[in-house]
Amino acid sequence: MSPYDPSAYPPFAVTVDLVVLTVRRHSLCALTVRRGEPPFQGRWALPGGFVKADEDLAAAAARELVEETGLCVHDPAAPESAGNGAHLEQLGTYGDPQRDPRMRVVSVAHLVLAPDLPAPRAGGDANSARWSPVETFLDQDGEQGSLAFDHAQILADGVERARSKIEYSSLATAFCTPEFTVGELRRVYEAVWGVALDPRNFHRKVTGTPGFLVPTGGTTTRQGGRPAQLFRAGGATLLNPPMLRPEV
Amino acid sequence: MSPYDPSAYPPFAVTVDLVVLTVRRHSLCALTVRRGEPPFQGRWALPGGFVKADEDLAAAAARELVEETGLCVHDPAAPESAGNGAHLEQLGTYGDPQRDPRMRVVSVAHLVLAPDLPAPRAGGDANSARWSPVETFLDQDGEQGSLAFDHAQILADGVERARSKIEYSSLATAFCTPEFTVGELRRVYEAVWGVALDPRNFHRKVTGTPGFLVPTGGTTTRQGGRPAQLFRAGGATLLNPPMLRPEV
DNA sequence: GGTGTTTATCGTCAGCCAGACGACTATGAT
DNA sequence: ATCATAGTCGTCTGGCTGACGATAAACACC
Repeated sequence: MSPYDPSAYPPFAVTVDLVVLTVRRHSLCALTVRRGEPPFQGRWALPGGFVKADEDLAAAAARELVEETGLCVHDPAAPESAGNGAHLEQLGTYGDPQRDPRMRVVSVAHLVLAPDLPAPRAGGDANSARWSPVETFLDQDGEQGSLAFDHAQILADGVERARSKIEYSSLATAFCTPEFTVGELRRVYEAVWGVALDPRNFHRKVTGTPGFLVPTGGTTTRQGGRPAQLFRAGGATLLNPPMLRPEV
Repeated sequence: MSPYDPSAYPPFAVTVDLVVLTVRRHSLCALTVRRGEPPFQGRWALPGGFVKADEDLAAAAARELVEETGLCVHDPAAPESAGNGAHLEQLGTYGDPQRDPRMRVVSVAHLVLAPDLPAPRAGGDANSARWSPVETFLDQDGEQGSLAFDHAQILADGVERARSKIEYSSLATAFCTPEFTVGELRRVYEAVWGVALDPRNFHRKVTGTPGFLVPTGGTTTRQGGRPAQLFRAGGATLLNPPMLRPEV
């Protein structure tokens, strides 16, 4: 590492951006906020903000999440909170010199997976934050409706991360309420992958994987039909063998 | 995103650090450089340096790689160079406020996978850069021989990324010369995972996966024994089903 | 020229697992 | 009572993996 020469290496602004995903009404949705000021004023963007001088990156992401959505992050160091709060992980860092027209900004994107929640709040302005199906931002090549900055790319990367990660980890349970049924978990996979899964094979797979699901003893009929067993997420985090995403 | 208030959000220095991995003499090795100045003067560290004012993150990583090792990066936009040059991808970003005692530094770590090469050069001082087996830095809990800053953690994350990525991608070929045999590829897997693999099952798996290997028609006896067919990396990047890492 | 060593490659067999799908169960709606 | 809905248990088959035997083609050595 070379000596620090401020004239040769001007300082950068560092931000965190959040890809907050949830499953609502059978579809994978992302949280976006409407920008109140230039650049991209009035356009939708990912929530995010500047990292404070003495703040860790993950802490900054967690703080922005609370500020913009009221969501709590699940702390891995506090296992008693398992099932409550959202999953947060670092996604990647975006530092194209032109990505922000105002100045050189390096943004550390984070991925948040949350269960379905009541409408988000954003600084009291309910109209400035909303959930939208991810296809809204992924499908179109045109400018219409696309996100500010390079946020469409960040969102696409976050969605792909989520899609691949539920294959080989138990992370899909982060989209569920603390207690959930096999069917609810299956609908999570179906929404995230955008495919239909065989209920019988799915049931066999998830109940047969040790440590994935822990029965709570209760049952529910909230989905209609025959009552279903309730489960909690088990301790296993890695699925081996993985859940296979069906071929296209 | 909030307005930029320089007093509330002091600027950060942004660096890139490189986890450069190769396979030499049956073991997974990482490139380290000896620090010539404080802090951690005389200690080994990952190669890296400051990102320039108008430089993309990946470009900064590629530049540092050339400067410190002479290695060329394989450009995905130039497929004719396939097989030559190293693979580079972003690994993760490390921004603990205390990670550098001098100032607030956010480091974007990158992972580089390279074929075995002649001894590295580092600014003309051959003694200040070297390959060491990754266990040198991963095994010990004590201070003795450990890397500067949080580089031991970054290296550990890079090694884990490499270990998991060769499971489901054809990235192991990045450790090989442009033309290689099935046995050479198997020894890459064995070195990266630190396990022994059955040569017959491995051969069946890699030659049976469409797009993984393309025979060049030539053969070689450079490993001794019966001549082996030479292959080039095929177009496939994702292996489905993956190579399974043996259980412990 | 044999003989042993090394590495590559082909085959066989059993077990596990996933996809396809039939059958039955337990609830609420009509 | 009947139907629709959703959950759960089984069966069968094909593909893939791990274990391992057998053969092939080079080299080293005597």
